[in-house]
Amino acid sequence: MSREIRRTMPLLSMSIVMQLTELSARQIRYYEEHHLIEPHRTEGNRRMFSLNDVDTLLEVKDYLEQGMNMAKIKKIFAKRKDPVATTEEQDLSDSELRQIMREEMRQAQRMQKSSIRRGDLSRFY
Amino acid sequence: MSREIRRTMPLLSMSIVMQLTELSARQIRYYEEHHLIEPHRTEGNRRMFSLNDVDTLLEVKDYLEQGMNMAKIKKIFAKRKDPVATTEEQDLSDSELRQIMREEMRQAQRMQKSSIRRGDLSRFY
DNA sequence: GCAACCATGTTAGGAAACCTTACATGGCCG
DNA sequence: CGGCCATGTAAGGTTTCCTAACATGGTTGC
Repeated sequence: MSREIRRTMPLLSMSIVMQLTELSARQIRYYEEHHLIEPHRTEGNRRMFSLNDVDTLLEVKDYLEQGMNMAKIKKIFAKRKDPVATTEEQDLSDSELRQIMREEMRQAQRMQKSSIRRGDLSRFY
Repeated sequence: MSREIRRTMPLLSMSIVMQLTELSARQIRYYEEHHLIEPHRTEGNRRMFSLNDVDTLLEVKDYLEQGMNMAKIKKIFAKRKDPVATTEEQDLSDSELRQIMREEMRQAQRMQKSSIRRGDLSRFY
């Protein structure tokens, strides 16, 4: 039991995640459809997100803003999960890999400053 | 901007707080009525709680389980907020103060282990 | 240049979660 | 015993979220 709230705990409702990520509900559901996140469900079938889900969504948002498409983003996550098992279709080109590494550097930099995207939280105080 | 989610950020819905604290909605609203917490409201008038609110609720729950009544609990919080400004009615007896100090020791002990009450979170994994 | 697809917007209809208000109730204390 | 305190419960209404379906602007491939 860690001192902080577990990052995998499904605590957050749709509306809060929309605010935290500045994504639309449509976008969030679409990314779920593509299995980039898999939020829990309440008994009444409502999505409940964890802090990890929020992180993932912010990362997806970044990749898309950089011009990647869903297929590529999926490959990235697949590769991260299991760097060895690569089928031909899953494989990434050299330039793709370079792009990903560049993005992961930025991601890491961001994580040093905050678990949530910089500058986006003033509306909560 | 701290590394962790701000403890004052209103992130949590009623149902989640009910699970985290094992209090009923009625109880939570009653404690709010007595100004022990003051959750934010969405545009649609729904309560949104912070992690601090959850901590406070757990503390209130403890005090009540120890047999204190709301009046005494209110005094405790008032005193903590401003230890100097005490009117006669606000004042606490010696035995009350001893009871509070005992409870605050327990509280501190608990905080060392977890920000949420020990043993209550297995249902989230 | 057009067809097709991708990511997202929008709308509709329904269900779940939450709101306030009001009344009920069991336990405790003077 | 009477009354109050903390909580339960019910009713009726509103907000938030759900899925499903169709619409659309921007790219991409031919």
